[in-house]
Amino acid sequence: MGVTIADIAKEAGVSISTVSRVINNTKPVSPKLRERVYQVIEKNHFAPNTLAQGLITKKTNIVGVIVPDISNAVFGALTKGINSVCSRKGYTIMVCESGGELERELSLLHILEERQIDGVLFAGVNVNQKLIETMQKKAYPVVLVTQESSVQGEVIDTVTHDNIQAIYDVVLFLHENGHERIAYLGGLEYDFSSGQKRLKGYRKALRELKISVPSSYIEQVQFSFQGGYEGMKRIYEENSVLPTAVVTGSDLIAIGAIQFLNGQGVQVPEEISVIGFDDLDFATYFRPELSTVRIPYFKEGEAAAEELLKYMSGSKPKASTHYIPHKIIRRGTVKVLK
Amino acid sequence: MGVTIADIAKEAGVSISTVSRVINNTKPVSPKLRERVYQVIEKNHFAPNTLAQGLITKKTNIVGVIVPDISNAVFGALTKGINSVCSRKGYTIMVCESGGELERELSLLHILEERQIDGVLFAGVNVNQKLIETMQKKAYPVVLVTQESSVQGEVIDTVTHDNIQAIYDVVLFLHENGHERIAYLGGLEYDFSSGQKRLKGYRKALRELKISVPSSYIEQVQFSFQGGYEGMKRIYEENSVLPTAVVTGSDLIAIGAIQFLNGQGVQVPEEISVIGFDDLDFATYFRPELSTVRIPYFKEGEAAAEELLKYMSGSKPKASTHYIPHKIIRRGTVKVLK
DNA sequence: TTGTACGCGTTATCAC
DNA sequence: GTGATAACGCGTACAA
Repeated sequence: MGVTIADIAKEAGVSISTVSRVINNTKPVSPKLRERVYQVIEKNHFAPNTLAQGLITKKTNIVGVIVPDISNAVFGALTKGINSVCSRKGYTIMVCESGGELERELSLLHILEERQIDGVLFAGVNVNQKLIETMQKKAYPVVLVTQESSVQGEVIDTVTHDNIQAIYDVVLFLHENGHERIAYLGGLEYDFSSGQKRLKGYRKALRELKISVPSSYIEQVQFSFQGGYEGMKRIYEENSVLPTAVVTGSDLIAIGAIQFLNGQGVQVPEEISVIGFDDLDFATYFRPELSTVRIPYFKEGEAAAEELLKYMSGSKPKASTHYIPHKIIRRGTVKVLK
Repeated sequence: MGVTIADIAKEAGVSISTVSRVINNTKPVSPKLRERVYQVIEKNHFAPNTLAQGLITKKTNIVGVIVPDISNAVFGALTKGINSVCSRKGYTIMVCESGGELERELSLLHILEERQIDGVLFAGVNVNQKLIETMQKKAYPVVLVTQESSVQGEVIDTVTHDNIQAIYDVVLFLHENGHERIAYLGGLEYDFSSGQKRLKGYRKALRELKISVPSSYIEQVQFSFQGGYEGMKRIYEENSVLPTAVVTGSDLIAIGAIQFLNGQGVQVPEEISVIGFDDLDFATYFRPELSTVRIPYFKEGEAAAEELLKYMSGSKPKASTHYIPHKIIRRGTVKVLK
C-alpha cells in the first residue's frame, strides 16, 4: 500500500512531472505517454495523496460545517443542502457539532484552521463580538448560515432567513384572520436569531397593530416538544382569558403545545389556533395538519455554500446578509375568526 | 497569515525541533524554553498544519462517514453518536452522502482514500461483493454500521441491530396479544438490511407460528410517510378480509399507514393495530402514541465508532457482527385481542 | 513535450 | 536537553 506518484512514474517509464500532468491535466502530455500512465494508475489503484497536494497548493477542498446539533432536523436539511452543492463542486464537508456552546465553537473554529480547510459554514447560536474577532483572524473565510451575528452592523457574510419579518408576518396573518389575543411561545433568549429575533418580530407586529398583551402571554422555552408542552401549560394556567391564537418558535414547540391543549380538552383550531415555524416534514403528518411558516433550510444550505464558494474563489464580497424568502403555509391549525 | 513552526522557532530563539516537542510534548523540554515557546505560539495564534503532520505520521485523525441520506432522522442520530465518540477522542468526521447508489458509494470510498482518512464508518444500503472487494483493497479499515453485507459469511466488521430478530419479535409480540391476521408493510427489497432482512424476520415468525397469509398482506414500499400511506391503501383495497395488525418497516411508514386508515374511518388500534420501527422522537408526538421497536441509533453510532477506533489502533479484530439490542415499546397503537 | 530539482510544513533520526 | 537535517508525496518553475 501507499503507492506514490514516483512508483507510477518508474513503472510507466516517465518522470513524476508527467504523471502529475496527466493527473491534473495541467499541461499537454503526448497521447501515448498519457495512455501508458493511465494504465499504470489503474493497475495499481493509485490515488493521489491530497495531503501532499494541499501542502503545496494551499487548498484542501474541504469545507467545515459547524452546527449546534447534528441530529436536529433543521440542521439535517441545512447540511444536506450544503453538501449538495459542495460535493457537486468537488468539496467534501467536515461536520462538527458545537452543542451551541461558545467554548466549543471557538475550539472547533481552531481545529478547522489546523486542518487547513478552505472555508467554514457556521451556524452559531449566538455569534458575539468574541466569535467575530476570532473568525476574522482565521486564514479561511466564514459565512454564517441560518443564524445571524448579534453584533451591530453587517460584520460578516450571512445567509439566513428573516426571523423578525417571518414572525411579524405570522402575527399579521393571524390578525387578518380575526385574531386579537395572540400569545407567543418561542425559543430561549440565548439563541439570538431564533430566540431573540423572533420575539422581536412578535413585539413589533403587536406594537404596529396597537395590540397589547399581558406578559403571561409570552413564554420562552427550549426548542422541543417538551418545551412547547410546558410553555403552553404555563400560558394556559396563568391566564384566565386565554389567547385565541399562539405563535410558536418551531413546529416542535407547536406540536407540544397542541398536545397539551388536546389533553385539556381544548380543541385546535376551534378554540385556539396554533401556528408553527420551520415546516418540517412531519408538519403534514398530524391531523389537523400544522399551519406554519416554511423556512427552506435545504435551499438555505445550498445558497450559503454557493456564497462561501464564491467567497473562496477570490471575490471577497463585502459582508452582507442574504435572506432566503419564507412563506406562510395555511393548513389546519389556524381558524378564521370573523 | 500562514505562520509556521519555523517562524515560532526563530522568534523564540530555539530550533524547530524544540517547537515541535512542546507542541506534541513528545520529548522533555526545559521549562524556560517551553514557556517561551508557548508565549510566542499564543501571541501569533499559531496552529500546526495537520496536512504536514499527516504527511509524516500517516495519520489524519479523520474518520469518514458514508450515509445514504444526511437529513434522515435515523442517520442523524447515528452520525451524532459517531461524532460523539470521535470528537471525544480527537477525531473529526467527514460526512458523505451516497443517496444509496452503488456508484456513488464506490466513488466516495475512493475520495476518502485520497484524503488519507484513518477509517470509515459505512452505512451501505446493499453491501455486495463488489463493495466488499473494494473496501478490502483500501488502506483504511471500514466498519459497516446499521446495515449488513449481503455477502455470505462475516466478511467485514459490522455494528448494527438484528433486523430479522426484531421483526420476528414484533410478530410474536402481536401474536401474544391475540393477533393472527398480521400484514407486513416494509421497505424495498433493494435495501438489504432494512428491506430484505425485516421481511425475512416476518416470514420466519409466521412460519414458526404456522400462520399463513395471502400475498396481498405483504407490501414493500419506500421508507416514507407516502410509502406507508400508499402501501396501506393497497393492502386495504386488495383484501376483503383485513388484517388485525400491521407490522411496518419504519415509524414513518407506520404513521403514513395510520393516516390512511384514519382517512377511511378505520380506527387504530380499535380495528387495526399498527406497530412501527426505529422509535424516532416523533413516535410519542401522536395520539395514540406509536407502538414500535426501539433501535438505539445513537448508541449504535457510538459502538460502531468505538469498534472502528479499536480497529484503527492496531488490534485488527476478525470480521464479526455486533448486534445492539432492540426493544419493543408498547404504546397506544397495538390492541390486545382476547 | 518532457525531465530535474526545489519547496510546502511538519516529524523523526541522529548527533551534540 | 537541544539542534541540524532527511524524509513524507506532491506541484511547479526552470531547463532541456
